[in-house]
Amino acid sequence: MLKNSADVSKATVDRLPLYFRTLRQVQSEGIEIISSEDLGRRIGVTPEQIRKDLASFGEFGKKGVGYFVRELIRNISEILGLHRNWNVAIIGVGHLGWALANYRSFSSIGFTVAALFDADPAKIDQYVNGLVVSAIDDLEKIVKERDIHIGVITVPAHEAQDVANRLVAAGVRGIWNFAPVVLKVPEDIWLVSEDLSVGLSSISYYLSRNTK
Amino acid sequence: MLKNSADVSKATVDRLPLYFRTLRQVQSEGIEIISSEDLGRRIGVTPEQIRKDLASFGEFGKKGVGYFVRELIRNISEILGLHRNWNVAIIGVGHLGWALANYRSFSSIGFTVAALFDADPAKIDQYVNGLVVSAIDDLEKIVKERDIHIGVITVPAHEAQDVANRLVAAGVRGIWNFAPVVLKVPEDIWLVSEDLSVGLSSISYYLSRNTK
DNA sequence: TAGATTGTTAATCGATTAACAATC
DNA sequence: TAGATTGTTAATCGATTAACAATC
Repeated sequence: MLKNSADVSKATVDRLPLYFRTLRQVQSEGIEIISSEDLGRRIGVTPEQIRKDLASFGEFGKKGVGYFVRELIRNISEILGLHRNWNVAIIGVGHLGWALANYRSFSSIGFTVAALFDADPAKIDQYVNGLVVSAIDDLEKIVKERDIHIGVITVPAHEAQDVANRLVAAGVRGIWNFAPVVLKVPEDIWLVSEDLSVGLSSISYYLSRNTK
Repeated sequence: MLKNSADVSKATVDRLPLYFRTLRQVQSEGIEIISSEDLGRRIGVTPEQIRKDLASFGEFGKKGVGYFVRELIRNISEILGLHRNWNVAIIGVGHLGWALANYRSFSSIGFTVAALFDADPAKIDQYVNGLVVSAIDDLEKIVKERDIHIGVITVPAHEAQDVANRLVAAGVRGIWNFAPVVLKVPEDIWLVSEDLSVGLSSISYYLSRNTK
């Protein structure tokens, strides 16, 4: 039985996918039980951090023993909602959208790319990774038909807010935004923005100072 | 004169690229002066946060007036080290590496993609966005020849650590990692890992709970 | 049993928010 | 000058780390 998640910190939730991925690696090495100490060493996180994060959701370990890898994977998978299927649509089949449409790791954690959209007539009706590109004019219709839960925005910055509005109106509940712009969405829509310029700029910042 | 950066928090540094980008947008709208209040509204950050972040580096505003947009852009650009050129190499010209090689925003903030590497003979000597793909065997030689500062890792997970080791040995000082694996690098190398599964998994987490 | 390791409570650390004096 | 808005200090909030009792 999982605890309620009401008071779980965002930082904790963001570490779970890392635990999940690492545990699958551990499992593939044939390891069946692992301590927070060993898992922490692999990830570069303190064992206390791991124990505290996991304890937010329940008691998954065995005192004096450690965590059963298979069991912990199943539990984290359930916490993250990765045990079920999510249908995602990618809007904007440019370089990045195209790369994401071909991204293998999606399916391995339960995401199905179920629709692709673009405004460019040259791209519409083309196939990408076995899936046809639809006209963005059909967005509302297709999002409903294919029961899309999550929209991935990879259009240019100036089009992103409009696309977000349409996705919300069509019934999408989560948005993963790659356009370099701050989107405004209703309270009940979950928005995650990936800002690639942050990573690169922060490297530049630290290199400029020549010290970690 | 900029303050020393020794005690500036990572959270602050990570917000600077967002301020920078938004200020350029503001500038393109013809606005010359902006208050922390107005800037904060655009970004979705409190005005106090902005003032405190900027104050870590100096006094850039004018009391009772606000911030001169052009001046603030120049200052943030200098803080982030974006006033100079950085040469980056992309290792792994798969879907994602290819998309990044075509990413326009890089050059707009002072990054030059100066080398591409792949292990696949079919890709070597091909041109991507006007740049030839080199054999990964030549990595050390080319990194030195072209004065590469930053390596972008877009190879499969199981090859990433090896690539990181070679980049470090070749003299790269920063690494931007997209492979889903925790890399170990020396203390003096600045490493930023983009973990795409985190964003998507966290959406899944919150949608599963149906509440923000 | 003794050693190991979890889960949890308390202490510390760091980041955000609030308040306000300084000053344009 | 009066109103506006910064920069900074103090208060609050949240997250991490340390310590340790519980227990396998």
